[in-house]
Amino acid sequence: MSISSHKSSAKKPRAIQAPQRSNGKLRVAAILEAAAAVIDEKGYEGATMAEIAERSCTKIGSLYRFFPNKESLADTIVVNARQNLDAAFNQLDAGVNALSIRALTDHLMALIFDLFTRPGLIKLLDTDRDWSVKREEFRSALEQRLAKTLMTHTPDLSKKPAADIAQVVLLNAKTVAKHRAYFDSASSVPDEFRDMTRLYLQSRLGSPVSKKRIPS
Amino acid sequence: MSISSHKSSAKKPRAIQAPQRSNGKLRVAAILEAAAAVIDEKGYEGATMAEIAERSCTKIGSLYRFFPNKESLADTIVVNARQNLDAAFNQLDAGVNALSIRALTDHLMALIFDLFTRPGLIKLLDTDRDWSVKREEFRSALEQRLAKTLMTHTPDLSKKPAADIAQVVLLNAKTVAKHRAYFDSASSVPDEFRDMTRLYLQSRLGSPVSKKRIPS
Amino acid sequence: MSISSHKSSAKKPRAIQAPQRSNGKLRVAAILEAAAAVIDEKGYEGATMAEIAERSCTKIGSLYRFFPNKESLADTIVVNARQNLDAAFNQLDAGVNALSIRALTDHLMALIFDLFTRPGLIKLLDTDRDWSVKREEFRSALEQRLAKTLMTHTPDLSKKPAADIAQVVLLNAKTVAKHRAYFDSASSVPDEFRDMTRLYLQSRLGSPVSKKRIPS
Amino acid sequence: MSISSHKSSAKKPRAIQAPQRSNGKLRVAAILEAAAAVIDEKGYEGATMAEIAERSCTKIGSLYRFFPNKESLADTIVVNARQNLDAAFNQLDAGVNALSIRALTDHLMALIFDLFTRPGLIKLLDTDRDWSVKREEFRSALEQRLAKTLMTHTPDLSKKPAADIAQVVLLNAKTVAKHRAYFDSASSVPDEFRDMTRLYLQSRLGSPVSKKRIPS
DNA sequence: TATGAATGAGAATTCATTCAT
DNA sequence: TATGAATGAATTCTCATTCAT
Repeated sequence: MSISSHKSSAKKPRAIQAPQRSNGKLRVAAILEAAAAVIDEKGYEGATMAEIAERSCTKIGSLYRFFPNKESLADTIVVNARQNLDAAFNQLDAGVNALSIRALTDHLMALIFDLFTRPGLIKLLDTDRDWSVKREEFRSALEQRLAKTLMTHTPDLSKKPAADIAQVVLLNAKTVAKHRAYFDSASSVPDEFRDMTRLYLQSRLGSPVSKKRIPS
Repeated sequence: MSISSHKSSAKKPRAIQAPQRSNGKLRVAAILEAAAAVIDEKGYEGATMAEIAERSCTKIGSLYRFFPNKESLADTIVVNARQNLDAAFNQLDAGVNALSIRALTDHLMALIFDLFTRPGLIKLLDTDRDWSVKREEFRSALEQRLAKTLMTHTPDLSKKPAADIAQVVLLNAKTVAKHRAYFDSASSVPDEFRDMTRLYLQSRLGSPVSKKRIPS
Repeated sequence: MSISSHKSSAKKPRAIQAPQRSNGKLRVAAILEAAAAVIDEKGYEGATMAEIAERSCTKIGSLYRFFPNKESLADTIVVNARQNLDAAFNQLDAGVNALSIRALTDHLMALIFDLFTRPGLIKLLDTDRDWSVKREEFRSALEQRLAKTLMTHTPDLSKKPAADIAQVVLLNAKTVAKHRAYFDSASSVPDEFRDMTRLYLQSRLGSPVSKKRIPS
Repeated sequence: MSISSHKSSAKKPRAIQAPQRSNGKLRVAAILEAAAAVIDEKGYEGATMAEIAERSCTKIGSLYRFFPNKESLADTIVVNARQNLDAAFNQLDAGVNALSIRALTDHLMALIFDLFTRPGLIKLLDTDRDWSVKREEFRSALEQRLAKTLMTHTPDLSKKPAADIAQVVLLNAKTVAKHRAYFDSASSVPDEFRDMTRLYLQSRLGSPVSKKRIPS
């Protein structure tokens, strides 16, 4: 649970301290949780610092002690999301060679879906702000890591197609994660997406012959 | 405009300005266009009525005579998008039986992509507000219309799977439309999506024979 | 009475309109007057937009319609002060050759004192902010204009000493203007300053022999 | 400090840090120094207790144990400045009778300039707050002390003119001190001020003979 | 005692919307 | 009717000061 020290652009390098007493750590955790929840509900713009403070039972002044501005909250949520990433992928990589494409798909979709499902994350990645940098950093890191796993599974896959495939798989998982709230629980759309992704991966990673692009 | 403007000759050079007396239709169109553009750039929350007024060369007071509030602008944009919908689908339905799944996919993706590509639309559909109603109305209308076309093409498809498939196809097209700005022009990701959608539709709509792997 | 259009550094070029109705013009004048008064009393930092609004019987939103931010108010005050500058100096230049040094001193001190006495101005020039630019612009413009007058009066004065002398005279007038509130009305300190400036100018602009630096 | 620090040897490497157990005097001095520096940079309003604490390696809680509030810091800086005052003037008074006016001027300007040059002082004296009292106390003390020295030097000077002259000399020194940061190092403006003050004192304190123009 | 944390009254600024001329 | 102006609640962020451990 890292706190952004926040250097960035502007004038005041007002040093915000990471929490040092257990009390502070709890507070920070509570704030992040509340922030994620509010952002999930209302999006980044719609989330107000006042509401985040209130939901985490924090006074506004205390909130700003730990997070120097609204953006730093968002940053922290995104950065935290990136931390489990490598561990999860490494674990998957371990046995990835033995996996059928079907199993690979299932594991990947689950893994990425879990990632995107972290509260607040998807809303943040979709935010209309000058976020291109953070968003792109995150997307790119994720894409590269996924591409690596794909190339581990299918060693004769070269870099460019691996990157393309990774993007597609990521977007599929993101789509499901993003709309999960709108699918009723009985909806089979998530399953359809998993199936579709399987078909796609079979076509791209499967036997050499099927790997050819479908001739237009 | 018979001759070049006489700046210094006449009494009131007022007529030089943008056509103040334009009839309502033109004005409304200009406003909607500006609104869509601004929303595309900054999102619904980020778009201000002042900027929309300015870009459409409308005075803020006049803007409110055509659209009583910000939401009515958004409504109109979304509603307008629904109007071409039926015409386009009807046209497609006419010859849909004769289409191969590949051709069907291409037509559908193009049609839906075009729809989502209307300025402002995607941003509006993704807006985090109390929009669930409009968004759902739109999504549902689109899904039902697409499901109908799918059932026209593949008569033995029943309602539930048709709806599911429709959702998947819609989300695919939406994903591509949404991210188009971030794909560099050489990116093959849009093509990958089309291919993936083809594979998916072949699996769901295809006759047993067509479900087989395409022989090289 | 110019309104700064404000381009500067940041993101939003929110176009602030100059007032177009008589009502607006009155409002702007009232705001500037109130701003100058409050700044005179409390300094730039101490002046709040709320108080400026209240004193000018303006609601805060209206204030921001005409002045996009606090700094633009200050800018306008400073810029306005520069406008009368040239006219006043030109008038002085007309007959400057005929003036004795004593008369020259009196005229200059009066002119510059008047300038610095404009409400708010001195406080603004002394403000501790990133104002170096505006302050320096103003100081430099004033110095150059004064140097020109000095060289008109004493043609064999070269550029560098003229600039130095100008700075000294300006600082003298500024000192008197700045402390005027603290001198009781019977204080002879302002007169002493005028006399001192006379002595100084006589030494610098007087007969060639006395123009030499006093040997240390 | 007998030997170089054994980082890795001992049990508690805590002593490496800044001396936490410094006695109060050192701590207070460090705080005052930091406060003066910050105030010099940002002015009284712009200086924050947090930054002062940080720069003096003091925890904010401790800072408040030495200085109960921000104003007490400022007070202390100003009061400290008054302490050397008498000693310095007394020393000057000792031989003041023997001094030429030129020498007197040089000594006075140097002495007062030094005084005003103490970090933070000028900014504090110029602060726009409810400071009139402290400021006036300081100014008045300084003026009276300087007047005394002037009357020691020139016994037939009466009280009122002595006070006026003192004010002028003080303001001159203050002006130079205040703007020293803005004069480039090659600027002759400070010299001009010294010369001007000499001329002024010669005119006010000089014997009839010395009032004559100095022959070249 | 030392110090990290809590507090909350403001401050600047924005913007949808209404209104008066 | 056209439109410049008025409105004010809402929002982000600051900082001196106090407190609990």
